[in-house]
Amino acid sequence: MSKPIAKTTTHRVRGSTSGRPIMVLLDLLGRRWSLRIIWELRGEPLTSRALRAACDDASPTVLQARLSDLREADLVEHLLESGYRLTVLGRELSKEFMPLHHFAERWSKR
Amino acid sequence: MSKPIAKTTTHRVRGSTSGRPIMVLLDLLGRRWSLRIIWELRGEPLTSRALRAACDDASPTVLQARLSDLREADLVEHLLESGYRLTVLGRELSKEFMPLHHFAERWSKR
DNA sequence: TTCCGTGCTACAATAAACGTAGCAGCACGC
DNA sequence: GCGTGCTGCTACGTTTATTGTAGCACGGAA
Repeated sequence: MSKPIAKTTTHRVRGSTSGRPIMVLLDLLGRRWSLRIIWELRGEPLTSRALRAACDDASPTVLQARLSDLREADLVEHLLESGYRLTVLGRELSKEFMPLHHFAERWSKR
Repeated sequence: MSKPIAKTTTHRVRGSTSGRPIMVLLDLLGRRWSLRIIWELRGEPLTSRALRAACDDASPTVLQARLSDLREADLVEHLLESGYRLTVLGRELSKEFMPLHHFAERWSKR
């Protein structure tokens, strides 16, 4: 959000002038609550308020902003009936993150 | 940072009142440039300036702060001879992230 | 109608990140 | 000695992101 600023066809690119997918992704996931939201949505869909509760009562402002980012990135979608959930793509990403849980346990015992 | 604020024995915990390792980890990795730094250090060690260049000339202020966080978390270490590199633990974490690269490619083609 | 729960927004305050500049330390060649 | 260039790192003023609290409009049920 500063710097030369680059764009791709579909995304503003903040932390990267290259627009390389991995950089765009790392930038998106590096925004606060992104990882946490994906983590909390790994199971059942959650309503915005349930998600907020799961996310330690984070401010609805950021949460909405992040949900908006993640929806734009096709990682999260909103269902009228049940709330927010991961898309197929989001679920794929979430699978990559599952081992993080085990790593975190090991890491905390360092 | 705000919120009730919790502490574990070794870490301030920002995004979590629980102190559960996964939450602490997600919080750490959710800070700007954390993921990118780990990504850029996946190969050879880099000097602080080389890392900064690799990270799109991010401000040295944040980079130092993040390096400090990551060093405190035993994910990154500093070598007098060659600069910064991932620790054994950091390298383990980095392995978890490698598939992200392939995911990012798929994701960008959505 | 009233009562909830939903998704979402306003707004002022605080904290994080940015960009630029520059420091001290150390090794080199001269 | 003296400059040159590299290292890690910091100061500081500005901009941006995030926070916390409050509250909106909408829809469904009672």
